[in-house]
Amino acid sequence: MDDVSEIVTEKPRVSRPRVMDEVTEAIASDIFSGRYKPGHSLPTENELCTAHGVSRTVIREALKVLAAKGLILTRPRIGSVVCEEDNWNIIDAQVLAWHASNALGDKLFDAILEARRAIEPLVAEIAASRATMREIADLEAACDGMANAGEDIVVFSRHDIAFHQTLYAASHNPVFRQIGGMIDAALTATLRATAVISVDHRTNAVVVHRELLEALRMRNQPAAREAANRILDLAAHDLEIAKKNADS
Amino acid sequence: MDDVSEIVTEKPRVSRPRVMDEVTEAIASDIFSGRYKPGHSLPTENELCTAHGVSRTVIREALKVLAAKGLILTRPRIGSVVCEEDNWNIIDAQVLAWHASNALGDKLFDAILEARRAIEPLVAEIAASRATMREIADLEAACDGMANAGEDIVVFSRHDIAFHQTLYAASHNPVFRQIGGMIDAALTATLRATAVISVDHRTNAVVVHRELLEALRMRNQPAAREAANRILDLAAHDLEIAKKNADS
DNA sequence: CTATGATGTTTTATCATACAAGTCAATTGC
DNA sequence: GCAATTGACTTGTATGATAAAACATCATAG
Repeated sequence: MDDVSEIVTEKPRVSRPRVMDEVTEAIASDIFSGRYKPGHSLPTENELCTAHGVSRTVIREALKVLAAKGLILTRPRIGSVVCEEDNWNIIDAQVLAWHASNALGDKLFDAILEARRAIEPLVAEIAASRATMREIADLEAACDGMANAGEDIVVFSRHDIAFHQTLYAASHNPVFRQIGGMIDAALTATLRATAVISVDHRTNAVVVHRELLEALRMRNQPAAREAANRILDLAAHDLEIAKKNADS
Repeated sequence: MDDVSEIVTEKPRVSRPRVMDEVTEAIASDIFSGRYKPGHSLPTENELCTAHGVSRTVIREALKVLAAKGLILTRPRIGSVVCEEDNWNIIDAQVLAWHASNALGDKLFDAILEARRAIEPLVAEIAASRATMREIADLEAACDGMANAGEDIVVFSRHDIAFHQTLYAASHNPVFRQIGGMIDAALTATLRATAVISVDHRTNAVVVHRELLEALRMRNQPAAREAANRILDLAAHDLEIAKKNADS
């Protein structure tokens, strides 16, 4: 029969990280950290090669990605200059993740929260008239997941994020959906920083999420808007906690 | 006094278009046109090389850009598969321009208009409390430019777009500013399709834009919101005209 | 001395080739 | 029949070379 002793070849679900992606993130990190400031030039491609110990092929493809996301602008003989922050593609989950991991995102998170205050109630209102049964079921599953997460903050966050993702998708508007994707990335970063949220706070969160869910189910647009506003009140509170934690 | 020339070409040089950019747009166009559908694979890199008559370096960098914008996903041995439309980075001026040039954007423009209806009044409200003197002056210049454009629809559009760009920037929120950039790209495409707008319609547009400008100057937030809504009513009308023109 | 234009230099843009690594499909051995 | 091995194909990375772009320099004419 079979001897299990040698069956250890786990399928590498995730293959070895691509060199090019690591280099891209490294250079992006150097930009967000302020090592390379807007208006200034990056080192030449050859210098970046030796600095990161990779071939020029990798460096060039990494720079192309950064250029595609509006972080740099490269021209012959000039090199790659860092763009002004206004041109950065911050509504991009990857860019936001890079940005957030460099922990200079306080102002950015405030801006995102302000944008959410403007957009999310309207998204909820629209979703109340367009959400499919399937989407409502997904939202309910997310609420249940939040309620049953217990002490596991990671599970709680995952369902919280899934809730918002589904909510934005339920607007059936690709623009809102994409903005929702960015919100997700921001929430992920925020909640990672938050780490600890009091239990009663989380139960409150579940309550208001369920209120929004019920409003969608009843196709009650004003109620959906109100519930979204209450969720944002809690989110603002979370952000304050995250900031205080980051300070200490 | 550096207004030396009457012609203000933003492009510093007319350097020969980069091969890689052309290939990127060509492949993107093939995706938007439906030649390569979501879920299906692109040809192999070598096939793309011969198809476009360029080296594999160019193809690879083009694919990296498309991947960075969420259009494709490439894996070893598998090749590049077109992502679902949900993953496309439509809040990206370049992507939107590619998309619009393929003229299958009716639904997309509707979605963008809906998003504007949700966002723009709030942006105007926020801008009313934060706009700097400089920004207000820029808005006034844009209004003047619209009023003095006469029959030149191109000049009119440019100032119209500049107005909205400045408005979103005046919110001093990077998220709104970026959304504004996408709105600009959408407006550019819409107005290009519109081609002809009646004169009295344009004078109406100038009037409502000036109303918004005055509201910002007076720091009157409710008035700014109202004026933004009126601008959007006109924009909706423009979009209808553009659609009818496209049909015929 | 200044303006102009030729020339040079540095850096990116593109090409060509080679090899390594990942992944699916067929094949083989039991 | 089934699992492991092998093979073939495609992308990932490396290397070197040439072309083209844009700034720097300097010589020269006025």
